[in-house]
Amino acid sequence: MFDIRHLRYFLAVAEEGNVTRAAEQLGLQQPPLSQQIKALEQELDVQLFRRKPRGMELTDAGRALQVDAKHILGHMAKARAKVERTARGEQGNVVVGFTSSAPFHPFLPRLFRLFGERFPHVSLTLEEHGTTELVEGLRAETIDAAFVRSPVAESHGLSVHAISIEPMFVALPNNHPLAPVPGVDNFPPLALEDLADEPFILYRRHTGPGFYDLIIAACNRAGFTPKIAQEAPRLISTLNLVAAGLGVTLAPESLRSLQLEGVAYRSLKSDPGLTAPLNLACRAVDHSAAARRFVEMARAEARATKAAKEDGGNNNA
Amino acid sequence: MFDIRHLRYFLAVAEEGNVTRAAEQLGLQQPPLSQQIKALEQELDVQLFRRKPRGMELTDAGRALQVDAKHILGHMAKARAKVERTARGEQGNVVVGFTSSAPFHPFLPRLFRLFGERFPHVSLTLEEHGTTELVEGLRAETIDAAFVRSPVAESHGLSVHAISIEPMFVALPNNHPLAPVPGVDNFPPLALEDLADEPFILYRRHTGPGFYDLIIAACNRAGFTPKIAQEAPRLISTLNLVAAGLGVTLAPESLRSLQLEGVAYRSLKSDPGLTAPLNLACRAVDHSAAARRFVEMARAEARATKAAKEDGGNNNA
DNA sequence: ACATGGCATATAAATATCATATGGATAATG
DNA sequence: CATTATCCATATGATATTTATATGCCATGT
Repeated sequence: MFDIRHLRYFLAVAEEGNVTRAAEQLGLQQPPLSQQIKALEQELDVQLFRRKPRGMELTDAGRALQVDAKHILGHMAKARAKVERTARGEQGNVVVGFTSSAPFHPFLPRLFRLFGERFPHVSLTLEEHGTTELVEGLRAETIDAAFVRSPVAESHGLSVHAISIEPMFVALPNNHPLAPVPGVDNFPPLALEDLADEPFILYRRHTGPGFYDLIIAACNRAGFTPKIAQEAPRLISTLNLVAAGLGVTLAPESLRSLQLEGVAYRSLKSDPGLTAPLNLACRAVDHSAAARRFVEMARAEARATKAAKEDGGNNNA
Repeated sequence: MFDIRHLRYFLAVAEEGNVTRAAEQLGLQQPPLSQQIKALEQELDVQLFRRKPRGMELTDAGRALQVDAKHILGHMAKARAKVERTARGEQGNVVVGFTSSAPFHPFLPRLFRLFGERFPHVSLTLEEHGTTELVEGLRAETIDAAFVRSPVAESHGLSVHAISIEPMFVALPNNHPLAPVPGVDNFPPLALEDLADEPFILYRRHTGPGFYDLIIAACNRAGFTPKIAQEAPRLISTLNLVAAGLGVTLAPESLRSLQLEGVAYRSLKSDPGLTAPLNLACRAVDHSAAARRFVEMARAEARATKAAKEDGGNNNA
């Protein structure tokens, strides 16, 4: 097999039409270049040049090779660049998983947009799954990073980064006695114990245990055990069931932006234990450079967002 | 610069996921293969594999390279094949020139068709020029082979192959006294001296001196000097001028197939000196393999045609 | 005729590649 | 828990390939 050097040498001679000048340009002497050209011709068993007293002239076969040789060299240069970009995390693919509630948080679309601008050669693959599947996916390396709402255990080679902590709000059917009257503002925050006798609709525990347990625990702290009317497979489904009048639920702040027919929202008296975290989980080691870039950017953006918010709340810090 | 060998080695390891087995498959020992992989990684300044106790696993950068490496190797194989085909004359381009009268000879379309079937990767470029330009073109290597009607001098590095020798016929205006009456067959061949007083229309001498001189010479042999009424720039134009009643002309047999309004044809008493040769001229040396193939096929086909004709005329030879 | 430009050949040195032998690390097994 | 097996990395000497120097040969142009 002939190699790249042969092609480089060949191209130089083809373009100069002169071994001596080509050798000069390649930084070697004329005899070895003549030899290498001859070796290439023997390897291909084809005459590539006609030797003329004034220099070398391509044969038809040589001209045919010239075209391909250029392409191949170009292709190699491109391959090299691609490899290097990939290694720097500037090219590749990152599989981002998230639970059903995560994409309503404005952080995600913003991050995706920013990442796409900063790393245009990295494609993002988005996958929605339950928390359990997400963690499995991280382990199995089918997912590179996952937005989850529960505090996934850091053990087992996963690391978890806090992105945001949101307060929860209450979602009630429109016609519920505790629902705010439309048009009237400034309803005071509800206390959790006001909901002691209400049927609760919760996100199915086995899909995402974090939320479920969080709410149960908060209710217990508030002095009651909630009555579970129904479990829903996705966080949004709980709101649909609320709309149907089957009960009430608690949901993180960011879900408030979607205005569902028949659902009324009320804030909740703050309970430091009852918050909806948004976390980004990834493998502690073994991630691709592109995935690393993604997580880095997510953390930086989360810090920036948090700083901006604190600054906004406390302007003369 | 890394070369093809590196890529071959890399691909083998990438596909086996195991240096030892890859080495075996490549027909070398494990240590040098390990070394070459390492060398490639250093050259690219990128880690291509993760070393695991069970073997080697591609990194993202490695995966990126794997794709390109396959393409590049495939491209090299294709380039090699193309060069070899070109050298064998099975790929390329042949520039075929011809004078204006040549394409009416059935030999040309037949040859073009046969050649296209036999050498599908060779493209033919057809160019019509005067004989002078054709010869210049052959010299300047802008034309590879040329069909001419005159016996081009073999000297000056050109070789000429006889393709066909056609008798000439007389073209007369429809209303000429010598013109055959339509509907009546079997007009005897005219003798050249019958045309002694007719105005002649001839193919312009400087465009293609062969024909011109041939006719003048034949007339001289027949005992008269023809009266040149007009010269035409192309052989077909002479027939058009005949149609316009400006005179008579002589043309090779194959032109008889085009039936022009106002032109009548009569055969001519055979004169061994007054024939229209169809010749194929090419450079004696220095032709591409594809051009060589073309000329070879033309000569073979000419021989076959001649044999068939002789056989047809003299069936019990 | 002679000088010039340019490729080919010969030989020796430098470099790259390979095989053999061996070390070290991790996972599977008794 | 020690042992074995597997597999990659390193060291070193051998071999092959590539390069440089010196020189020859041929055609061209003056």
